[in-house]
This record gives sequence, C-alpha cells and structure tokens, in this order.
Amino acid sequence: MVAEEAARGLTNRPGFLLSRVGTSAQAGFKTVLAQWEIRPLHFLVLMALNAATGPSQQELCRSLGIDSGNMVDLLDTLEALGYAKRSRDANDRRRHVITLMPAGQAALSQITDAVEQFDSQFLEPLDEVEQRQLVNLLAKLYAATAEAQGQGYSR
Amino acid sequence: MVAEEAARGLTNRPGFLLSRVGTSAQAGFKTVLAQWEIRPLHFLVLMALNAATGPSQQELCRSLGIDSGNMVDLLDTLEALGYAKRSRDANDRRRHVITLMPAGQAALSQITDAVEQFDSQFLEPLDEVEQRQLVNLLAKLYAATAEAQGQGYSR
DNA sequence: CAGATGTCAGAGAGACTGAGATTG
DNA sequence: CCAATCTCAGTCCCTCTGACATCT
Repeated sequence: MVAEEAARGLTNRPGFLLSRVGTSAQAGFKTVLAQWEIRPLHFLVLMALNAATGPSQQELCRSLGIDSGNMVDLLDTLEALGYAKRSRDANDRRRHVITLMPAGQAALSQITDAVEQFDSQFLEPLDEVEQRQLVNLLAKLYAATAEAQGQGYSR
Repeated sequence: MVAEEAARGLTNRPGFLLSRVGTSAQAGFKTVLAQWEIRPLHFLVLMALNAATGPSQQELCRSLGIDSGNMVDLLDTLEALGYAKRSRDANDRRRHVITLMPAGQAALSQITDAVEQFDSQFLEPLDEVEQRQLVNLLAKLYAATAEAQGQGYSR
C-alpha cells in the first residue's frame, strides 16, 4: 500500500475510529447495565440526577444531549423501578421536577462501581498516561460539540 | 462539588465521552454523506472495496465489523447506484465477490474529500499534536476490540 | 451429512420529527 | 395569542437473532 493511501486508510480516519470505538464501548456498557434492567441512557440520567438538584426534564435533556421525546420513556422506566420521581414544579406548573429516590441512589452507587470496572477493562490497552490523554481529548471535543449544538439544543 | 465526586463526573467518564462524541461524529458524517444518497456504512464499504481486491461479503463483514444481515442491504444500495457489483466466485459458488465499479471509484474520491473536510472541522478544537494523539489512542482501542471480537467476529 | 455463505424477517435501541395538551 | 414544557405516535439507522436456501 502506498504511503498516501495508508494515510487515507480506514484505521487512520478519526470519524471512523470515533464511531466504531464509540459503538463498541456502548455495547459493553449495555451488557453491564442489563443486570439492573436499565440501558446506557438510564445510567446517564441517574448520574445527572445525582449531580444536579431537582432539574426539570428540559434541563436534563439539554445537559445530556438527549431528545425530549426519548426522555419521557427513560423517566417512565426510572419511575417504574422506583429510582426517580416526577413532581410538578409549584412555581411553573408546566415543568416536571425530577428527584432521585433513595432506591435510585443505592442502585447508582452499585452501578457506578460496575461501570468503572468496565471502563478500566475497556481502556486496558492504554497505559495510565494515555488514558488520561484520551479522556482529556474527548472532553475537549465533547465540550465543543455541546457548545455547537447551541444553547437551544435538542428542540 | 467535592473532589471525589468531580472525579466521578460525567465528563470524566471515558465510556460516556466515547459514546457521546462517537454518535455526534456519526451524525455529522451522515449529513455529509446524504449528498450522495448514502449512509456512513456505505462509505465504509466503499473505502474497503477500494483498499482490498475482490473481497467476499463475509470478508467485508469481518474486516469492517458489520453484521452480515446488514451487509446485504448495504450492497443492494451500492449496486443500485452502480457503485459496486456482486458476482459469483467461480471457484466457490457460495461466495459473492464484490468489485468497485468505475462510478463507485469516482464517487469515492469526491466523498473522501468531503469527509476529510468534515473530519478536520470536527477535530478543529484540537491542535495538530492532539489530533494525532487522538487517532493513535483510538487506533489502539480499535485494534484491541477488533481482536477481542475474535477472528470469528460477527456471527 | 456438516459447515460455510448469503438472504430474509423481525426485534431492540437511540436519534429525530410532527402533532397535540397544558400552563405561563 | 404566543411561547415553553411535556407527551405521544411514528420514522430512520444500526445491531443482532433466528430461520432458511444454496453450495462445498
């Protein structure tokens, strides 16, 4: 293979690598979370609920980049599991304030451990310095894309 | 936010970043490719056809990590566009040998330019050194996962 | 016959769109 | 009336599973 072609090869293509490695990570992620009957996005929402205090659905959608139509179903599941609760905002009755329930808190801590274990296993091919580099680089890209979606993100 | 919590924050989570940035890249990708009436996976197949000579469907599936059921549809599209052609392998009549047609060759070169432009725009938040780092790190992870899926990948 | 290859139907997840109801 | 929030129905892409016909 000529040098010029090698430079254009699949495994040197950031877009290709990003989407492939990303979906691969997500697949493993999914397997880990199946144990708690939730999917990757549910975990994301639980994390966000743990970090923020009483966000509305819109706020959750925006901060996580999740579509609002999708969010309805996610919260339905989390409520059914007793992990979260919707309640009307008294000051603005259009909004639903979402709170993390004790059961959700407890589950989250277990799940986080399992996810961390998976993460470190997935990143095992990289040494510690490389792992930090990767997180750092991805965080930059993530920040940029989140910003590019504008303050008025998903709908 | 306490330091311990910050370390567990969403934007420090490799799995989260990988899947989010990955899907974000794929979305932009998709928009670029829509111009040629193809989707990300079609482009991937075209790239592979350009690199290898006369692969079978199975070989394409394995090297790209695409499900064989999916591949049927992808090749149907590429044939309909006149970009690729299936023909029976005379030596083993179970196999379809896939060849890149001149029209596919021509389209691919245009598309590659557009994709490269998109890639560099997507990676714009990173400087050149960081971009090379990222590609290098992702390539390592990709190689590892491809290997983990074993030589007998998708089915 | 067993095994490989390709085709087909359908499930599931996630991103998205468009139409609504309710509230401010 | 207009805008924001949430809900609901349905589409699209990608992944995967299982069944099947064909060929070695």
